[in-house]
Amino acid sequence: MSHTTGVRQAQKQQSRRALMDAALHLLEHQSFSSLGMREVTREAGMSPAGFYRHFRDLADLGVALVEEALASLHEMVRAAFKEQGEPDELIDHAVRVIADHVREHRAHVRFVARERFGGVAPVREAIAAELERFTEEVTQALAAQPVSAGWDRADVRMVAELYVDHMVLTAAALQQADAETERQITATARRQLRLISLGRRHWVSG
Amino acid sequence: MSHTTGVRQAQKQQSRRALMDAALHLLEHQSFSSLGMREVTREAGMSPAGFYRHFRDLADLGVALVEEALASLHEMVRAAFKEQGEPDELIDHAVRVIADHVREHRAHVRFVARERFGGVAPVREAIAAELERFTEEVTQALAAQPVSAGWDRADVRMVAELYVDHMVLTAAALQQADAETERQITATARRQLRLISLGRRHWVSG
DNA sequence: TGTACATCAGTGAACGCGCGTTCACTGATGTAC
DNA sequence: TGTACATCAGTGAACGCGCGTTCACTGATGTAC
Repeated sequence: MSHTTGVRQAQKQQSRRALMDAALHLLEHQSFSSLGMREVTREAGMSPAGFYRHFRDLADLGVALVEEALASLHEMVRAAFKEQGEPDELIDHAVRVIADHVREHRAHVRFVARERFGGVAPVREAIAAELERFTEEVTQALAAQPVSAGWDRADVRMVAELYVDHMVLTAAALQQADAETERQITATARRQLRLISLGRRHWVSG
Repeated sequence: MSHTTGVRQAQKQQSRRALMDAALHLLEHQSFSSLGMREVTREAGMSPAGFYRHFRDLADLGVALVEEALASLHEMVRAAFKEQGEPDELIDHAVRVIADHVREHRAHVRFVARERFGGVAPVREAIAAELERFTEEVTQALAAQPVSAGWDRADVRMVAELYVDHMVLTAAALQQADAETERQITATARRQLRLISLGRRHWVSG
């Protein structure tokens, strides 16, 4: 390991990270469209001009943030669905996964919640595209469950959308909650998922 | 009617409207936190300094927009719930009311959807407070329905939250949809509401 | 009805400031021999 | 291993520009008599 090449590349990568982290940190108290690039470079401890070595403009950085944030959310969705067992256990597990995820990736969750319908088109569209990919994945996971036997694909997809929307909204609510509010939100989310689960069991598809 | 007093007051009111309309129009393509007050006065055909005759700052105007937007949403929620009849008819009616509302108040709906988790605290909090009032109202409407007989209040409230969130999310999706997408969204929304309705009928409260 | 004064919505000019972007540069890292 | 040149991430100064806010003002509307 004496022949250390790629030092320059590693340093560049580190600066890029610093810019993205600076933006995430600033986005705690403002939305993406009001972010300034001098503001971001200042927070990252870099000169304004340096920004252009990493991103064409702020929207470009925003899209990079979306990809990162939704990769971690993706992981969460997989974790929430992978368990097997009784419906109520699955639900408890899924809600716990969501709450843990929000605690560990608060900035990412806030960013996605805030910009999903936000004012910057490239960012909004990147989020929509990623959520669409999720919904397809959840649709396939649901289709494989016994309760979906004999269902129209459109009906399975409809349930998947309900679940994904519910997850994102629950995560968005948790993101700005204190400990006591978190308890209330997760308790409500569990009951809502049980009600939806009941609806699935009595649904007649077609 | 020859003695027309209050002309000055009426003109001031008109200017205030012009500022709010200008802001709503600009918010079609950006989010509130990136709005400038010179931008708003320019759009309204007023000099920058004139703004201060009507609002302390932009956040103040934002809160006024929230009150206006949610007053009309409030009206929508009432209309969506006032019908009586078979569940499926109720659902078809409610979805039609939402779609009509979005068509007639697109700018208001977009504003609420965008700023619900947006970056301007006073606006976000004003929206949260209004949605909380809705949810209480819907809770009472649901509690009065036969299907809720014997339910815990917390369970009724949980369903109310599910409905309000679903409504707002459906409205948000419709707000940025073309005619064909609108058809798909309303079709999906109807099915989702039927599934939730099924869940309610089989719920055992307590 | 007419007159003289008060109010106040909206103006236009001025201010200091931070913005995004460009440019020639510096110096550490990488490469060829 | 050592040397000479190439690359390129990050710098610092400069630019023109639009921002939010202030101020003394103008003139239409309102009020008192």
